[in-house]
Amino acid sequence: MTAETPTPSDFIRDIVAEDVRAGKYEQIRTRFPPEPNGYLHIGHAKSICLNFGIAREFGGICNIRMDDTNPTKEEAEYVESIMTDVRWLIDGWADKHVGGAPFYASDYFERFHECALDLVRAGKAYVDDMTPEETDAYRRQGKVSAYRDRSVEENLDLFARMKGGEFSDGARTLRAKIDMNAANVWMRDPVLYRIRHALHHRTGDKWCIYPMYDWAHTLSDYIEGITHSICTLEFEVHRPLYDWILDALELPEPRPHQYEFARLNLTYSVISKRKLIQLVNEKLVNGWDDPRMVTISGLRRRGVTPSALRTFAYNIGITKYPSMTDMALLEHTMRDEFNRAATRRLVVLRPIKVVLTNYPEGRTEELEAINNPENPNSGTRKIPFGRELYIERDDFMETPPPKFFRLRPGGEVRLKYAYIIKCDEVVKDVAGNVIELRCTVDLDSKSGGPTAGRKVKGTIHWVSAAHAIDAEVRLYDRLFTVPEPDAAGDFKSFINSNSLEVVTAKSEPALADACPEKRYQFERLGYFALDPDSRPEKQIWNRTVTLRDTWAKAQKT
RNA sequence: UGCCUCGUGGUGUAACGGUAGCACUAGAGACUCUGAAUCUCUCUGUCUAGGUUCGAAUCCUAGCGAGGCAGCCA
Repeated sequence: MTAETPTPSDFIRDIVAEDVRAGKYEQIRTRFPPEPNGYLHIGHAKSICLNFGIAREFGGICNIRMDDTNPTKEEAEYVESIMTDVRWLIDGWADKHVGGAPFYASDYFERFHECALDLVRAGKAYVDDMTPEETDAYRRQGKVSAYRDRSVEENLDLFARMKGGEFSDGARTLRAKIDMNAANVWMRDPVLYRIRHALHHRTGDKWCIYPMYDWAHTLSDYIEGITHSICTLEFEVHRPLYDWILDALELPEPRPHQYEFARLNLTYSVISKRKLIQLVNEKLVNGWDDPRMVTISGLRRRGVTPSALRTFAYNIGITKYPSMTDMALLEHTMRDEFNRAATRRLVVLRPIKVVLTNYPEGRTEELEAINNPENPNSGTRKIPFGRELYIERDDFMETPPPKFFRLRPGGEVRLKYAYIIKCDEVVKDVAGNVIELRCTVDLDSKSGGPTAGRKVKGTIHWVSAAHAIDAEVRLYDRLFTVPEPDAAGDFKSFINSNSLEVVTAKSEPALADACPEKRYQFERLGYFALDPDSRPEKQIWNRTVTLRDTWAKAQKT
């Protein structure tokens, strides 16, 4: 579970490497700047792995910074969840490269304000009295505001009164004086400050003017000595403004530079805070950490490991092409890691009883089973065997299709680590449901024994009825029924109503001392992890991912 | 509509003017006391048209297509 990925290579790392080679900066410094207005998702994980990965690979540091410049949307609750998720993802990997306690854009409000005053004094910003609607319309038309040419003194006075709380929300703004005819609309005198009489989660009521993203973000990067400010594609058109701000304030080198990469898209899921929050608020899932969610907390609860997520981030790469990654790649990444690391156990999800008619009543055997065939050091364990067993309902068919290797009337199958059995009789209830199979066991076929050589085509898992432990198992499937739920129409109409199935399973006794840190393979079924709500007296398991199942796949077609 | 960016198999990526490679997926087979894993093999690709060059996925031009931006959100 700790196998690390090789060093990635992509166009951003190429730039960083070149800057390092050229000695452009003393130390590489990146940052991860979430807005605390929601939970982190797998797209953020991509960004975290990029920014912390670069810090790690180039001997630099990466700052965690809450981009908290909009008090009406942000909450302290989110800060906490963000920190939990980031630490979980980077601990033991890049935690040595964290630039200290989390930073907050709001800690720089004073400095942002001073810079704004500098800008006004330099004649590069002005207070505008237009309404939001007017500002909008003028910007579209490239029309100059009537307030654009106010004197520095008047601007200083009005800006001070904005800060002093004299005006209502939206009454005035501070705007950069750039170029109302610029082809890039973000250069058409963008708003730097707006009035918001709102309580901020950290600064309280100290401020009633709040900086806009471009102003705050650029200056935060500069203040923190960020060298490479890496963001997603939608900020590409903001880059000229980013550079303009640094120029306009005549800030000395070294300056940060912005680079953009494509955000992650994943099939059968939605990755946007807006949509994730809808799923939570409309109770279409059970909270932010619902294991079907692609939030980091959801993935964690489902049983995905930080290293698997990092490997996934490595596998998808970094480009500027807005691609659609196949969920199958995430699943493959998990299977690949868990196959090597997971402890094997026998668990029957949907039990059907088997009685071995020729096996002595009251007799119990201890059979030896391998804990992990991929890892010889993991040793063996004992599994109890008796006259009454449970097998998987799917492993018996009364009238099976061709090439069905499991149990059928009159047919034989091997019980893993035990004996070959033959199905003699099918017992049904009045409704015609199969409730019990009466079988005979070939006592010469005991696994590991001298006469175990006889081959049958199928091997199935089982547990001893007398020793089985009941456990709740939550079986998850993809949350959406279509590969691109937000391609057309309402994504919520594509929710998979069968994305969660809860069963009471029968598990072998050795699973009783399972621990939450470990991953388990329930043989022939999938990889499972203990849910945080699990208790020793009643285990709750989450299926992280199924095993590949070519048989099931073949049956569908 | 304007501006910006991006186009390599079904998907995700590599090739930095010199043999289009890797991974996932799909299919076929071998092996198998997990229909898993492992191991073979196979299918499928440089958006189009010009140009530069001994040689172009790569450089240039045009076209086509896709995405992003046009909040007092980030």
